[in-house]
Amino acid sequence: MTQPLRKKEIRQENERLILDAAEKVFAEAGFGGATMQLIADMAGLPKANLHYYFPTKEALYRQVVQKIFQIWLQAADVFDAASGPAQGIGAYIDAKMEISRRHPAGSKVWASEVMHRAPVIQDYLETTLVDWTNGRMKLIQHWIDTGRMDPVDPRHLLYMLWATTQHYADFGHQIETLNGARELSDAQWQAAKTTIKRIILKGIGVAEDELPEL
Amino acid sequence: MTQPLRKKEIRQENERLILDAAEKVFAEAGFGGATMQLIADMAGLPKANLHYYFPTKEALYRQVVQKIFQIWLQAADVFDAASGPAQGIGAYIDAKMEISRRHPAGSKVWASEVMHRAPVIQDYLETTLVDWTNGRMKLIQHWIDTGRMDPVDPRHLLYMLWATTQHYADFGHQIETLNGARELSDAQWQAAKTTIKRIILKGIGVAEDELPEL
DNA sequence: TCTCATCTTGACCATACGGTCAGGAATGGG
DNA sequence: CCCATTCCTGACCGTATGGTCAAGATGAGA
Repeated sequence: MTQPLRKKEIRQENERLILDAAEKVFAEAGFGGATMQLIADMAGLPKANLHYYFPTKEALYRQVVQKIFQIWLQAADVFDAASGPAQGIGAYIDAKMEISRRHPAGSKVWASEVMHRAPVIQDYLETTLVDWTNGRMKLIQHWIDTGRMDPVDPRHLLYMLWATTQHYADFGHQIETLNGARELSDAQWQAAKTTIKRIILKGIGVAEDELPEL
Repeated sequence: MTQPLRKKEIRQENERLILDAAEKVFAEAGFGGATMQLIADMAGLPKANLHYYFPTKEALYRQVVQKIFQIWLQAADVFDAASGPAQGIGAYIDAKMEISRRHPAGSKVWASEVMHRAPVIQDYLETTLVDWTNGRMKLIQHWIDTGRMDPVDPRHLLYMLWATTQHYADFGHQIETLNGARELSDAQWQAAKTTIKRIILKGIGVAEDELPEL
């Protein structure tokens, strides 16, 4: 089928296969419901091979969660690069919606991990996430202090952004069921983004003339 | 310890004990991670006794999910009884936030069930939830048509309400971590509700003088 | 008190799962 | 070509889990 691979490429390729399969299986079955056999089948490798690359189920799971956390943090960049609340929050919503669309399994694994009291990434929550959140809260507070948006509680605004965007990944199955068992179309994703941005940006009182085109 | 119970009361009491324990364990460990032994221990009953009242783990899980679904639907009443978007959506947010606060475990079990493609309650999604959603969408559309709020997509507004309110239950652990490992106080819950209502009600353009006191 | 239905539970079973290992195959550097 | 390193995998093991069962305890009704 494919041409032979070099040793280093083999490792890279197999780890990718396994991580991708694991992400899907952990998302669909949860950590407890997932089995190494299922992940192996989905990756197209024998089970023993998984244990060659990842010593334990938990180690594999840990890697999956960390990978998602990185993607998740990366969406913050657009937030900081912005010149004001309209651009910053608008772009952040777009970025997080895109992640929900492209990495729904990852988002579910993250949600599941947090719901189960974060047994694996609690330290990340306490350090990286706390720092990230504090930084963003300060930025929002600055926008408020300079009169560019209403004085809303920055913390709860952030939670609202997370909740609303991640909902489209974590509850994707419910959304598809309510959509007649069909995936959202491009237009429907666009409508979702537009509606969310319109409501939140107007809701926090950004000036009309600052609104980006929706 | 307690006075002897009548036979019928015994059944009622034990089923309640088991369901309460199961809700917590399923929420914290997921369906696959939960064990009948753990539920039995938390309920203070021998494992075999669980199988006397609930034939299988899945049957027990099903009852837990159905119980939550009922509570969840019940919050819709305040929606319908309202005279307009400000009252209706405001009261709905309050009701759903109260559920997130009082039944966080239930909310997590629901979220987990949906994330795993609703193996147990798919029929409810397709019937009851579809009907409920369509009804509420019509009501919102009516408010739009009569000029009482902005023309936003009712479907995505509903998703936004679900996402934002349930986030405080499903991601409660993350929120507590970001709150210095402490539960939200009464005042903080109040701030959350107020912030959410203020942003969404303003965001959908309800008239200032229609806003309920926050 | 006697009898029946309900409730209780320790002991047990079959299965499935995470993980191990030994031995073989493939690759690469010299 | 040699051999050291990496990769591969079928067979196997111990344990934990969902579920069963038979025998006994407890309450209800007559």
